[in-house]
Parts: sequence; C-alpha cells; structure tokens
Amino acid sequence: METENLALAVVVLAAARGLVDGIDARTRAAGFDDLRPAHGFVFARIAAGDAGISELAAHMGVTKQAASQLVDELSRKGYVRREPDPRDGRAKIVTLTARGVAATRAADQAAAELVGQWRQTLGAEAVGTLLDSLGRVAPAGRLRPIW
Amino acid sequence: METENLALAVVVLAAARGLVDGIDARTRAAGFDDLRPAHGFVFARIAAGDAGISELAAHMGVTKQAASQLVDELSRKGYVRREPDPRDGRAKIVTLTARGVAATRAADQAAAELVGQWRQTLGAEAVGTLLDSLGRVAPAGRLRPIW
DNA sequence: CCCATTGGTCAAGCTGCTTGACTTTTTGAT
DNA sequence: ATCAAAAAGTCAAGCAGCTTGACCAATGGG
Repeated sequence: METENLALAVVVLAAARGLVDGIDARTRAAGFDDLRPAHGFVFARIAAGDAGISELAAHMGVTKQAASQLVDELSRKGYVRREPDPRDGRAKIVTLTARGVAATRAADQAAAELVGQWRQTLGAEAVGTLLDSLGRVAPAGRLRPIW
Repeated sequence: METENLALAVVVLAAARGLVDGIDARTRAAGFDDLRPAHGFVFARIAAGDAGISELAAHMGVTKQAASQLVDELSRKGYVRREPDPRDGRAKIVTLTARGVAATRAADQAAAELVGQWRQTLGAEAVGTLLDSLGRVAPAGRLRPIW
C-alpha cells in the first residue's frame, strides 16, 4: 500500500510532538509543574501584547468559554491576572504576573535548547532553511491544540 | 520579551496543524465524514502491517483501553475487523476492511495534494530537504495526538 | 435613542481519555 | 512438569477539557 505521503505528514507531526513534549518536560523540570502545553499558547499570545478573553479564544481556536476557563485556572495558579480594560467596560485584559513571565522565559529557554539540538544534528544553516520553509507553508491561522 | 525560540516552535506546530486539518477536510469531503484525525493513525499503523490492540496503543501513546475503544468505533463503522491471532490465543489482529483501505487511500491522496501545494510554494527540491531534515530531528517514538 | 453586536460569565452536557479490577493465555524459571 | 509472573484484551467507572445554550452588561452605528 502506498502511504508515502501520509508518512511525510507523520514526520511533521512527530517533529511537532517532539517539540511540545520537550518544552513541556523542561518547563516542568524548571519548577512549573502545574502547566499544560496548552497554557503555553496563552502565554505566547499575552507575551505578544496584552489580550482579552475573546482574542485569546480566537487565537487558540476555542470558544470564549474555554478560554475563560483556561484563564481562570492560570489565574488561580498565579500566572496571570485579570484587569478591567479602561477603554471598554465589558472587556478584561489578561496580563502575566511575575511568575507568568518566569514561566514564559523557561518555556522559551526550553525551546532554545531543543532548536539547539536541531542545529547540532543538521547544522545552523539547515535549521534556518527549515524554519524559513515551514514559515512559508504553515497557515497563519489558529494555533490550537491539534486534535 | 524574547520569545523567538517559542515562535520557532509555533511555526512547526502551525505546519502540523495545517496538514492535519487539510487531510481531515479532504478525507471527509471524499465521503469518509465519520472519521476523526486520530483514526488516521490507526490506519497508518495497520497499513504498515497488521497489528494488535497493544501495538496500536503503544504506537499512539495511549492506554490499551483507549485503543480498544477506537477499534470498537472503527469496527462499528465498518473500517476494520478484529480477528483472532492464530499464534496467540489472547491476541486479536486488527485488519482493514475494503472501506478501511479506501479511506487510507483517500487520506494518502489528501496528503499528496497538500505536499504538492508545498512544492508549488517552495519548489520540489526544498520540500525534499525539508522532509529529510525533519526526519532527522523528529523523535521516532509515539505518534499520538499532540495534546 | 435604540437595538443589534460584542466581551464575558454561569451552568449543564458530552466525548475521549484515564485508572482500576478482572479473565484468559503465554512465558519462563525452577 | 509446575506454577508464578507477565502480557493481551475487556468491562466499568471517573474525570478533564471542551462544547452548546442562556444570559448580563457595555458599546456603537443607524
């Protein structure tokens, strides 16, 4: 049976999985053991500029309710804060606490380590090419947990 | 805040997500609208050689019970069959039915179309390099739904 | 000025996975 | 040959994380 093309897809998924697992494991080892991979996307979005619940939801491709629950959890655990939006009485702005910033840093460092391993295997130039290529074929849209 | 490395990880995830979504959408459009992406991994494993429940579970990184349920569902929907293993009275071999083979073909063709689009964007050579590189950094292990 | 839209929450429900307990068959060490 | 331990699979129950549905408060275009 010719499943070569599926196999190609599988390689991309395996690489993604390797990254997610690696970042998760290292972040936990760094003391943030109450975080799940999905939380990383919240942090990533907030780090790119404060955001409201609806923006987070859109960014992750989930419902507002789900995003709200995630923020609840992160808030309970001390990683983010909900603040009223001075410009819009309905909206609330989600901000990283100091702990949230620390966790983001840890995750980023974990990612750096993993990409560093890629460089050891492939060489710096090949990694550059790889990421450039992926950037051009990856859809811009939602960034949600895959399935 | 320096989250560049996280951003690199995000690109890989986005590419993976694009593939999964694309394959899922095309496979559904081809008439297999009662399949979820996770089912693809069952098919991929079986297509690579008949397998038992435990092997499927290990391959997907889930418990035997979860794998058993998946096979239940696929069996109910007519994609696979459970057959007793002649060599081991405990084991059961999971095989693709004709419909299962057809679905696998549809998924493979969908993957081929998507990779074809990549070739249009990047060129055939770059796609080859890309997949070769990913193959060398992707961990061999589990192939499960990412989170 | 009003009403459709938007941001957000509360509540309930469901799906897909997990842990736990069990049966049957195989393996392997004595 | 025997018997304990391991492995394949299933049944049952529970739970986490998401969904749909209903709702309130604030906004803003006509």
